[in-house]
Amino acid sequence: MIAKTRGSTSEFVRMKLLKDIQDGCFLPSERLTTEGLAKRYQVSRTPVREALIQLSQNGLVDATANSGYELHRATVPELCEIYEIREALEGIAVAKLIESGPEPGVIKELRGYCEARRNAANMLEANIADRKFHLAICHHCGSAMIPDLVNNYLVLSTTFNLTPPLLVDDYVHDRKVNTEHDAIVDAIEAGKGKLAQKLLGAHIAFARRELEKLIGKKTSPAGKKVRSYVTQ
Amino acid sequence: MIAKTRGSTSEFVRMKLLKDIQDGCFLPSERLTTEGLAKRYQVSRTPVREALIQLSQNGLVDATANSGYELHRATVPELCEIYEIREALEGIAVAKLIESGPEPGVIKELRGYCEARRNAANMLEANIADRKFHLAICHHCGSAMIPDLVNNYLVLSTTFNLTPPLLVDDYVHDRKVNTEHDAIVDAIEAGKGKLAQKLLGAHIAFARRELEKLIGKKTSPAGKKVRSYVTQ
DNA sequence: TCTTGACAAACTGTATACAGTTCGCTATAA
DNA sequence: TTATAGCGAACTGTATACAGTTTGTCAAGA
Repeated sequence: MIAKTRGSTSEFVRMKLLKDIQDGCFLPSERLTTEGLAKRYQVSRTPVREALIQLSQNGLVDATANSGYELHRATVPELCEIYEIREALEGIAVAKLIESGPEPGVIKELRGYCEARRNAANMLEANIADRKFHLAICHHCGSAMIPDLVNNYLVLSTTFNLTPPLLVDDYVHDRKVNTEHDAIVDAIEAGKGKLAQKLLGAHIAFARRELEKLIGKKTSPAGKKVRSYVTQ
Repeated sequence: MIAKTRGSTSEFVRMKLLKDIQDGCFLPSERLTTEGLAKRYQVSRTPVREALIQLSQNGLVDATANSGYELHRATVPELCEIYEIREALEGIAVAKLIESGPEPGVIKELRGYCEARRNAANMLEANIADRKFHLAICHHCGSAMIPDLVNNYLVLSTTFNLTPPLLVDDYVHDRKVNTEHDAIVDAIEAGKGKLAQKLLGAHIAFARRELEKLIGKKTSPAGKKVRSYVTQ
């Protein structure tokens, strides 16, 4: 293997794969063969397999016995569930953050992400700032488990390709998001736990309801797998 | 390998390992070598490694690079976090369960677990019934993700050995648990979503507060790892 | 007595070989 | 033209060999 300086090969492959997935090198539902990835990263199949097993444990890769692995494509019902769970987890996080009396640096960091999102040149940049905002709240709340969980959900979400109908009203949605982020930071700074929790909850719930509208249903019926909602 | 009829060897090892861990075949913090487990299950090291990687992804096994694996021992702060997250997730679950209009069979199943817990001959049996009760609510709520998450937290919790001080007031605690379970099922049957959510939340929060009392602190300080609270 | 360094055993991590399965293709028959 | 059986390529899953790392032990020196 080439240029492996840090950590194990298995770890190296997992990181590379994660990065490549987020960079859009693979299409959702694309087949990921151990041999192909081994060649791609110049390693043997063993660490590739281990990386795939880890990612499939996180739901990012779908594994079929004796058949292979493919990049997961998040479905609308799945995304709704993710929003539902995030609403609860990030609610806990923001409450804990305020309870612990956040350092000024944290507020500053959050304001920075708000600013970055406002100044984003495109949706990609906006999304990055958005993710950093939500993750920062989790990272500073004092919980060891919540950041990992939420981060995983955010990565999972990226495997759902935004469809044109959603992008249409992005601009309106966009400004709303920025305002809401600002209000959340204000509440955190003021130490208003309940308010922050309510605002953050509503903020995430809004995104979920937009999605639910899209498929014309009130609750996510989980279990039913839908391969694709959009024609490529 | 011997008597492998269903699934892959890797899956077989994972299941066996999980069962053996729950059956107390290994002590928390006990070293789990790939070679030892390979001999134990009559397989090669490869599937053992894969199983260990999966379990370490779930937090049930601690992995150290180039050093090895050991059975995780849940700490009090960790357990507090788990209760906190379970409170939120199971809250969602019970709300969804009621919203979906649960079938009579579900109520019957839950009552069965209440009864089983009441009639349990010892704490082990009581705990099994308890777990089944909480998991059933998750399994029937229509979510695909929540049951897996909660189940994982329940397994993780078992790696914390109950200490004598906790067991002392088991009897009192025990009857309280039974009563609370009954009340939760009543609320579900009556379709009172908010009430059920409140009762279930309080039920889990009580256990968390008991733990917090034990270490004389209000919030879980996450991050700090404590190896053992009890002398063996 | 305590520290330090070298050695050796034990084990992890990776590569590779091989066995077993899946799946698509093609040829044959209805 | 369509259905089906059989074949073969491609890939997964497992075992094993080997390289690399860690860790404990023991002896030498301060």
